[in-house]
Parts: sequence; C-alpha cells; structure tokens
Amino acid sequence: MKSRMTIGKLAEAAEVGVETIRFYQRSGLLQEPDRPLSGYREYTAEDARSVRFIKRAQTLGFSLNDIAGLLKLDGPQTCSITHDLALAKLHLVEDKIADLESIHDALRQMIRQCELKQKRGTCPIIESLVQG
Amino acid sequence: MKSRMTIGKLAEAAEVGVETIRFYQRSGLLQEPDRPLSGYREYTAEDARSVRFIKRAQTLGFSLNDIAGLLKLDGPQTCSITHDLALAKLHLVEDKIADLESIHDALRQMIRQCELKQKRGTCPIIESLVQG
DNA sequence: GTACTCTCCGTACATAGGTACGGAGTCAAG
DNA sequence: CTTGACTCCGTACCTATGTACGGAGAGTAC
Repeated sequence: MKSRMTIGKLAEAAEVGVETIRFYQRSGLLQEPDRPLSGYREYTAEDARSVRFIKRAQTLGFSLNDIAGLLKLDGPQTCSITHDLALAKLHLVEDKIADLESIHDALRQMIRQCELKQKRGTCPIIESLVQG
Repeated sequence: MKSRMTIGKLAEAAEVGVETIRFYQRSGLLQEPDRPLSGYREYTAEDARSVRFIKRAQTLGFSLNDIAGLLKLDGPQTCSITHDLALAKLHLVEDKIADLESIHDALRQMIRQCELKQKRGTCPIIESLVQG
C-alpha cells in the first residue's frame, strides 16, 4: 500500500509549495524520486516524511545545510553527532535569547522615557540612539 | 574645530567598512557630504554620529528602512512616532523571545532523551524530528 | 475530443545588508 | 618625482530560502 503521489500532492501533504519541493530536490535535500511514465515525479509517503522532517528541523533553528547533514546520518555515531549539533543549536538559541532580552530592556526603557517626558524638545528615543 | 575626514577615516571611526558607508549613502541613509577638491567626500563628526546611530538602532532590531524613517523625523510629532515604532519593535522582540524559548525547550528535551537512552538503534533526536 | 489542471524545465527575481572588483585618479611622504 | 595608500565609480556578487515565469507536454473529467 504505497501511496504514490505527484509533486502537487506531496506539496499539499507537507504544506509547502511545489516550487519548494523542486528547490529541495535541486539542493540535494530530497532524493530524486522515480519518474515512471510521462516524466512526472512519483513520490512516496517516505518523501512526505522527509519534507516534514525538514520543516520541523527548520523551526528548531537548523539551516537547510545542517539538515542535509542530518539526513545523511546513519549508523552508530548518528546519535552523538546529532546530540552535539543539537547542543550547539541550543547554545545559539540561548545566546540569541539573551541578546533579545537586552534589546527588550533597552527598548522598554526608551519607551518609558518617551512616555514620562511629555515635554517639548528632542525625543528621548532619538537622543538615546544618537548617544548610545 | 570641525574635524573633517575622508571616507576611510569615517569608516574607521564608526567601525564599519568603507563600502558600508557608500552603501548607506546610496540607500539615502546618509547625506551626500561636501566634495571639495578632488572629488573626495569630506565628512564631519556629525556624519560619524549618524553612522553610530544607524549601527546602534540596528542592534535594537530596527531595519535600515526603519532607520531611514527615524532619521527623517523632525518636529513635534517625532516623539509619538518613535514611541509607536519602538513599541511595535518591542512586541516583535517579545514574540521572538517566546518562539525561541519554545525552541529552546524542544531542543533541551531532545538532548536529554539522547543522553538518557544510550542504547542501540535509532537516535531519538532523529526520531522526534521525523514524527514531530 | 475539448477544456482545465497539473507538471516539466531552466532561469530570473526577491529580500536585507552588505562585499568585492577593477581601472583610473589623487594625496602624502620621502 | 616616485611610490604606496587612499578614493572614485558602476556593477556584480554574496548568503539563505525560496517564488515566479512561461511555453510545452501530460493527465483527467465530462
């Protein structure tokens, strides 16, 4: 019961555009599927799983390049490789959160100043950006 | 005591590349400065302040487009405009932090599973990405 | 068999924010 | 005066991740 499908169906199943599938294919993220009659690509449920894998890994901050690496993994070392990669991503995410939090604080402070000082003259936000 | 400088000095003072200054100029972020003798641009300390303004606003998440808007502001409404823009950025930053935190949790959980289950077989990270 | 949809392909375009190139002119030091 | 560093300009290129286009062929519904 291999449900085979055309590129449009796969795209729909994985909630991406047809062009995205073709793009992943060009980029080597997806195997070129069989092309039986007519030259139309014929995908399997496995391909749909691959595309979902890609999209899910993307939401976790993995680039397509990272993902290409993950997809090639196989064998006993897989786990330690993915573990390290995930850990590296974790650190990136933590750094990014810290950055955003300091941005957040700076913005909130600027906004507060702006709200307090409802006086004439220069805007405190502009001021603080100029002098920062 | 207007310390005038060439593009190279300005770039150095603002810690950006020469090409970046030219790029900002092309993009309308920076006024075209005087070009006295020889056609060499002659910048002032004011220009250096502008470039620092741009870089600082960038670190707070403003795009060059936003910044172009900020730089054109002048007059009594300035403060309310910048206030609203900063508030909008604040919300974007908050959303982004929330996203990253859920990514963070997902990654940490995957990593933990990977560390616990030091058994043979498929890697739990790969597994969870496939099925996620 | 006609109409409509889908797929094929290669290529160009999009975003944001720069970076790089190459040949020519200019400036400052010695 | 020569040498080396700096600047000029327009244009092309870069990363990452897709999107869009357009003409031709294939599949499908009625």
